[in-house]
Amino acid sequence: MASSRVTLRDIAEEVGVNPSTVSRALNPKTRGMVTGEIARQITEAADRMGYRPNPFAYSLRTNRSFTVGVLVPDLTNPAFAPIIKGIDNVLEASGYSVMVANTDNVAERERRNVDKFRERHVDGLVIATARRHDPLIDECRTEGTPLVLAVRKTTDSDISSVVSDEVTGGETIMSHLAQLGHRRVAYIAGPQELSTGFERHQGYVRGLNANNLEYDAGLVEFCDAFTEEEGRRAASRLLASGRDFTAIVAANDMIAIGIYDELQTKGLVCGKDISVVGYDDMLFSSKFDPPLTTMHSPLLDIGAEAARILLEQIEDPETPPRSIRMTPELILRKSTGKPA
Amino acid sequence: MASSRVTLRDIAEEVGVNPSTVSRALNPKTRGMVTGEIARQITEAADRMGYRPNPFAYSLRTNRSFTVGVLVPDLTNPAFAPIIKGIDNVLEASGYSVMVANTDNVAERERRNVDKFRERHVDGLVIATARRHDPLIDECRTEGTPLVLAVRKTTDSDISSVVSDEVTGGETIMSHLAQLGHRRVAYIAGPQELSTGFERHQGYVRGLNANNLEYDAGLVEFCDAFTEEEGRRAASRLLASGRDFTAIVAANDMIAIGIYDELQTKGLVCGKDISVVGYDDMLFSSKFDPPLTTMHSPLLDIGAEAARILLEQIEDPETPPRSIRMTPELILRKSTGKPA
DNA sequence: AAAACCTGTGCAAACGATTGCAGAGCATAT
DNA sequence: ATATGCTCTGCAATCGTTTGCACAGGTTTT
Repeated sequence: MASSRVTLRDIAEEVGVNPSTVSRALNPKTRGMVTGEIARQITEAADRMGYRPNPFAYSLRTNRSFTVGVLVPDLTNPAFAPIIKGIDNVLEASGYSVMVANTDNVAERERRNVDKFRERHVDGLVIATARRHDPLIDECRTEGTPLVLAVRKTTDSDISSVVSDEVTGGETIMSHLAQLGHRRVAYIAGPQELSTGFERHQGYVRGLNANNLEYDAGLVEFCDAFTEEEGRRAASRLLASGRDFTAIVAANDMIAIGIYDELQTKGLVCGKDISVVGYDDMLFSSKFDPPLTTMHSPLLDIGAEAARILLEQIEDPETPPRSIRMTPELILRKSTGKPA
Repeated sequence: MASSRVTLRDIAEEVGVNPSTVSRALNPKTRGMVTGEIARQITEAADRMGYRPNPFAYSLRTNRSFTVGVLVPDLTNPAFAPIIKGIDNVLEASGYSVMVANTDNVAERERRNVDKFRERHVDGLVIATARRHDPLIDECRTEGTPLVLAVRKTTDSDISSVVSDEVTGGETIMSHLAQLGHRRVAYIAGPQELSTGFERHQGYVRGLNANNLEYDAGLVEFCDAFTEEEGRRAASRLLASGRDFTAIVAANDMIAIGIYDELQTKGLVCGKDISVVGYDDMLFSSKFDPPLTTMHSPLLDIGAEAARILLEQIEDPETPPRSIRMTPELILRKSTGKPA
């Protein structure tokens, strides 16, 4: 508070030039317009006096905020935190600040936060809350703010996104299981309105075909959310159905945990009586009992890539949308084994 | 982009008054200055035209940004994510935006981000990276920006902070162990330059006294960081020392996980051969093998409380600093039992 | 030698709000 | 009737930048 900030005007007076000259000297893009010696004096005075540009004035004039907004369903969900970290890492290096908002999966909160971000004139948005059909995203798109989806995409292919290759991932899981000798493997799917839920399920189906296993509708249960509780309930329904199967693949690790819970209460031992595989390789999935075999999604990289695409888009708004599919990797642990 | 934003001037023209009148009518604090009917027309026009104040102009004039900066060592650490979430929850409700920065525990990155936040004129800071003696914090304090420490505090009592009651927590743990019959319990301490590390260790010592157990320097090992790897190494040293003990208490859950690792490689079974207790009750600590007995820190609430104090401080900078100590709660699980 | 062109600088107008001050209009007090 | 006060509105300055334009001085072209 004490130190009233130094402004362009102060420097101008110090050096004996007009503020506009100072502005030009300090801006790399316009620096060429001013005589070398004068520019030197100006930059020297600027450091000496501890000049820091006022971001509000800058933004007011230019409409650039060097700020980006990030929307996630849940900050504490270990499947999302790494994404933010990845984003923050690359954006910080480019001088941007990251604003986060937690939406708890409620559409109204998503909308409210997007509005807030827009009001604040963020330079771009990365959104990890997208549904496959998402009116909010459509709006953002037409609105013109640079935008990239992370980890989830919409059916509209004209929006940048970075995800992991869910269907191939799903197929690989099935091949692993088939190779172990499993013939009847159940699937607990995630919400189908999310691309992750939808495509992973697709991967399961393709994986069945690829391994000459037949599809049995009775072996798949759907969850309304990627949560432990939903996973537990779905597993319970599956077990209650009386159908036989030797493995369950979960649409993500949270659901897998729910399956663990249910197996345990039913006295089944996971990895022996029944194999379980997850998806994401989230934090601590190697610490569960038993350690979970799962598909590793490179979440940190996904965040970083998303940030890079966003930067491209911000630098040059004419850049066409770009989408990336990262390839996941199967991590073998103790929750899968030969069928009992 | 298409829709050029509507400004105060636009509304003024529409209604046929001066922009300053519009400003007054729209600001709750000054609304009383303008005739009811005119105010009504103005607000009506404002909604109709979809007026959104320009935050840059506002901030430039008033020096308020409705933005706060949050500094954490690691976004993906389950001990910090909930704090941010707590902060975000209350701040969002008050119209603030939250900027986060990940510092990975490197001092230079902390400083850089604090500088960035200051340049951006955040209205306040919540810092979860503070060391007990922290020059950076001292600076912030004299600087005058409202500031509250979360989860860690400095020795300077004149700064607002919200933490959990670490020493009482430590004592409670010891009583639990003593009650089970443990007489020789080892301690793996966190970094002593962090208040959490320091005070939890203090709690251990007091807990020994309170239960008539004697302090044995050979039974305590120190970690340089609250990490799994450090925990494992400390446990390894402890085991190698040849001393006997029936329980180990860890300065936090991450360290406890490291202890788990080491016990396992040594073929010891946790909860039977040796008891282990953690601290924080971070996400999934109930899913480990065995489920971890640990002290629950109300992290979400800590974040929320920190945000509330910060708001107080922002509203009225004269508000004296306020510190809160939340009380933690022991969660009994399977990693503790009667001594072997 | 006049015309044409650079190059570097200053002037002043934005950007969109807030706010001290002045003054218009009207009511009340003297 | 004049003075005094109060309530409401407008004027204009301000916050700290960026940037189009004008222009001075010098260099090159014809």
